[in-house]
Amino acid sequence: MSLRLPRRSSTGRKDATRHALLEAALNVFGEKGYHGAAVDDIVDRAGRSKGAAYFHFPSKAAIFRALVRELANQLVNSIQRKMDDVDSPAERLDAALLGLIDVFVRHRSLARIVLIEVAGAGRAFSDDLIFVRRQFADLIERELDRAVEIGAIPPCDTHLIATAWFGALNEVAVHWLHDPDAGSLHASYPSLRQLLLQSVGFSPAEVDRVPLHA
Amino acid sequence: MSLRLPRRSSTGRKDATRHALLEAALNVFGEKGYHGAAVDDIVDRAGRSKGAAYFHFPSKAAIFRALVRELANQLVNSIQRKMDDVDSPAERLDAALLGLIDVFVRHRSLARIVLIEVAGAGRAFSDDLIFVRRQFADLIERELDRAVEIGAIPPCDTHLIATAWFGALNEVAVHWLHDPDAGSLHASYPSLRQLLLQSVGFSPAEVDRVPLHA
DNA sequence: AGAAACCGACTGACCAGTCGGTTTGGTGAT
DNA sequence: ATCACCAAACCGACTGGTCAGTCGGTTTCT
Repeated sequence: MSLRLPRRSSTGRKDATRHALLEAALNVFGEKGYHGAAVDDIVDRAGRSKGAAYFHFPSKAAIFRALVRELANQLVNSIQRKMDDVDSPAERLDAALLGLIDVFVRHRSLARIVLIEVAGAGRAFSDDLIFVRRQFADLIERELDRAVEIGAIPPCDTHLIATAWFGALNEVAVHWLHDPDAGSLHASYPSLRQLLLQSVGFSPAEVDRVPLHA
Repeated sequence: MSLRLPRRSSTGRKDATRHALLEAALNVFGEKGYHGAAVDDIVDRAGRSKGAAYFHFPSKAAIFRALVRELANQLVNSIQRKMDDVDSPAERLDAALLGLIDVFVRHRSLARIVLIEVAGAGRAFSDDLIFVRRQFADLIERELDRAVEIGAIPPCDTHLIATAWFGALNEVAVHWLHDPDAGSLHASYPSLRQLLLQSVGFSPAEVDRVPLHA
């Protein structure tokens, strides 16, 4: 149902509890937001006790932080794997974009947390906010650099562009999160893809190629 | 110092207090975030009393909402005015972009509230979130539609693109808000401009034109 | 036995919102 | 010009509810 949060050893009671807590946190934070969620909510949903929560994590903030970091790593790895299945820069960027959209659609709570809650939880979390966003942006930046290197696109400020790309996807996703009926995320993909690829000067031939996965 | 929040009549004691409260709210919410700010903080900063605050607004949420709406309207009007000074679509979009960047740089609290806090304040505010973002996106969308109409750019999904554009700017601004020393917002503008204009297929001649205001 | 893991009632701090009381400014009667 | 009066505007101590974090005690594993 939800992304596999890492379960360190397969049998330990300790890890099972930690995992249950994080999974509950994912849902509760996703539904009620960081401030709207009480530690008791998470604990109840996990079928554990407050004592257990504070045995594993020093604070509510630490639960949130751990969750965000693990979600981000998990997500980035999964996207990276999808990118490595193909070779041309345009296809790899495609894979990243589609992969992100896929995961968001399937795991709405995750999307809410990664895209909205981290930003809104407060300044105390701004390092985490930047950490997450950079993870994604770096993924894109590396690909753009590669595309520049092999001459698929002209040289440009790939760092800024990667940031802007993520922002564009983020904004579209935020609107979709607010009103899922307004239009599926997947439906926006072709326009978004065209917009982004064109923005860095991919050749029209590459841009026009119909994506395989749609 | 701060944007002029509307002061309805020039002399009324009532309006002066309302204005003082909103101005204080702008700073306090901008610094501590919605949840981190106590009504007492706002009241203290405004040099007023809690009674006055609850005489003017029914709740803390209402203060926030009123502030967000007024900031958004103020901002959109100011941008619109700047756009109307020029004529060609590319220039008008330029003016919008630069205007937004200008205001954000000058009024960091405003930027934090409009770009981050509204999103993070919780689901209760998601209507306000969408309201604000749509205001900006509509501004851009109208211009894009105009550009399509006169044949400056090919037909495209202007609604989606406007959303994506705002997201791109938003993301760059969020990083800048987190670490202002990392690079000024104005410095990012040329790359961003090029990226966005190119993304919708403006002719290279239009894209390459060096902006007047830089 | 001893330690690691877990339980859940309790506490203390915080804070949105209330309310009885006070000040201020306007209006009109004298 | 003075005063009486009223309502709008304002004050700030207080209340009630919420919730993060604690801690003495229990269970489970080795």
